[in-house]
Amino acid sequence: MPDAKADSLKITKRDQDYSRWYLDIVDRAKLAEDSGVRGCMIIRPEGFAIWEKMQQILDGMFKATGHKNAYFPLFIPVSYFSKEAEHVSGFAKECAVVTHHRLMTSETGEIVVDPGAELGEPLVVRPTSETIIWSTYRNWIQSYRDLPILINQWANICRWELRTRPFLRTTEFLWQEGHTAHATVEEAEAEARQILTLYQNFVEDYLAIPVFAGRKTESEKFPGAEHTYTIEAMTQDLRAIQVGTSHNLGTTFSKAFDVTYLSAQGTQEYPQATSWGITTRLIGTLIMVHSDDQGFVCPPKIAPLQVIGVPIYRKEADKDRVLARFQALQDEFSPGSFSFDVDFREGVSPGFKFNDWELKGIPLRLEIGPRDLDNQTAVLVRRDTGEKVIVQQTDLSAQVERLLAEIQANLLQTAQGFQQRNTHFVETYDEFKQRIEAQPGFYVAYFDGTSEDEAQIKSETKATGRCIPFELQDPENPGKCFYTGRMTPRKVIFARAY
RNA sequence: CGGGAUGUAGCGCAGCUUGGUAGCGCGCCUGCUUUGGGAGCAGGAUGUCGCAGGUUCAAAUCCUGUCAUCCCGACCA
Repeated sequence: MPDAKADSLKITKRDQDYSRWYLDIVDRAKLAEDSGVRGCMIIRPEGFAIWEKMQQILDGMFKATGHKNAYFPLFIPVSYFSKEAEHVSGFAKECAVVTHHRLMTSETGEIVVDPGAELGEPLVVRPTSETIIWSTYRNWIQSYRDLPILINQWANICRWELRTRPFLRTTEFLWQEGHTAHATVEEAEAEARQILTLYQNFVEDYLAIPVFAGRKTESEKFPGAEHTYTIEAMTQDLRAIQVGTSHNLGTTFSKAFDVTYLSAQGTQEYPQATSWGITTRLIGTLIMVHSDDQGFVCPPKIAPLQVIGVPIYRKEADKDRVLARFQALQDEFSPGSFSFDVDFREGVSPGFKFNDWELKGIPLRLEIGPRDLDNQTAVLVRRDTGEKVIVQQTDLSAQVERLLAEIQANLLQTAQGFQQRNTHFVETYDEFKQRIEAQPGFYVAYFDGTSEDEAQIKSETKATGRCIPFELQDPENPGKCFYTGRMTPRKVIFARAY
């Protein structure tokens, strides 16, 4: 039935159209036709469950490293932005601004904005919270004893981007943003690096997405930061995507908001700042890294549902005993070990259910039919490889756990292999231009050029410097910059990016 | 915001050139038969043809405007 397949299968890596890269876990938000709101997304329960699981794990990691959650206002007075020149110029072009606080009924009976209810000062819907948080830290920080401040907030963000893509760049998105204040440069730097490592561990261990961790080049730095650190992943269409970021902000914001503390030596000092974030873009990255032609493949550790049971029966008598076995299994599996649900739907064939759950990415399928009951066996089917494993029912729980761990490991390994195969070293700019055109991917090169050089490279190749990866740096062995020809120890990954 | 394309049933699309009562597939509802890899047959319901103007006896179809979506840029997590 090729037609049925093409209709229900909303994701395949063969499709050129980007919009095919998301599952039926989102809806395009259809707001008022002439509202001019673009790039909004409704996340369905299936998709949101993944985000909730990410939140739960990350939040545990933040708490374990001494961070606490707080919440700051959505609306930021526009004057706060103007206090830091670089920061405001970085975000000015993508801000939603609230100017009124009341509606009224016009003479023609339409609901319109009440012109008499104009705000004294326009409010910016936060594109990021550095400004409002540092205006608050001014009151929180007096003494070195008040430091460090280690705050995280789970929030929504609005950035009026010129171009949106489902999950990867939506006008509104969910994220967490950490904002810390420290007494010393060293402490702030350690914090920024610690969080980057935390992100890398989370993304690799739980999402099975390999990343390059490193520093951003000057032109890709966060507006207002001293250094920006990043983790960069590779999607199956060979583009780079930044999935996590951590900034050492230095004293940019403490100076802009006039935050000082009294040191132990009795001097007034500016605290050092960091900020860091991870967003719902991770859901899109997960899809674009792990999907195959059957649909989504969810790594077990992040899957809201890990095992789906599909009862197999033909005759009424078989049905009763098969269903009874599945009901018993729901009690037998210990609650903490793995999540398990049974597809008891009637009127749809097992084959339909197989495809349905594969599309949703459930890591492991458990089938039991009359034959299995007679033999005391069960069939486990892996989502990643499609392999069918027949196991004894007495051994079921242990085998499920074993296979879930194997799937998790295999997904990371597969993605690592893919990333390695598509990461190349180039010596000259001509070689780079020719190769990235023929075969996109990550290209590592010695590079010591300026922001202007990077801009020129981008306009010629569409590729940008993604990061200066820690793991590839080797100061003992400098090489010739592929662009300027000067000797440099610095290696940079160039790629086309989302 | 510049270039290109597209808006018709829940989803995917045809119809537009050459104006004349709104179509197909999937899904949905009912019934029977099916069910270890996307079931079959029979019957049924579902539409301001994106929106607003205009031309016309008559507009999904022609014209103008507008909004949104997708692709390619610039911007960005």
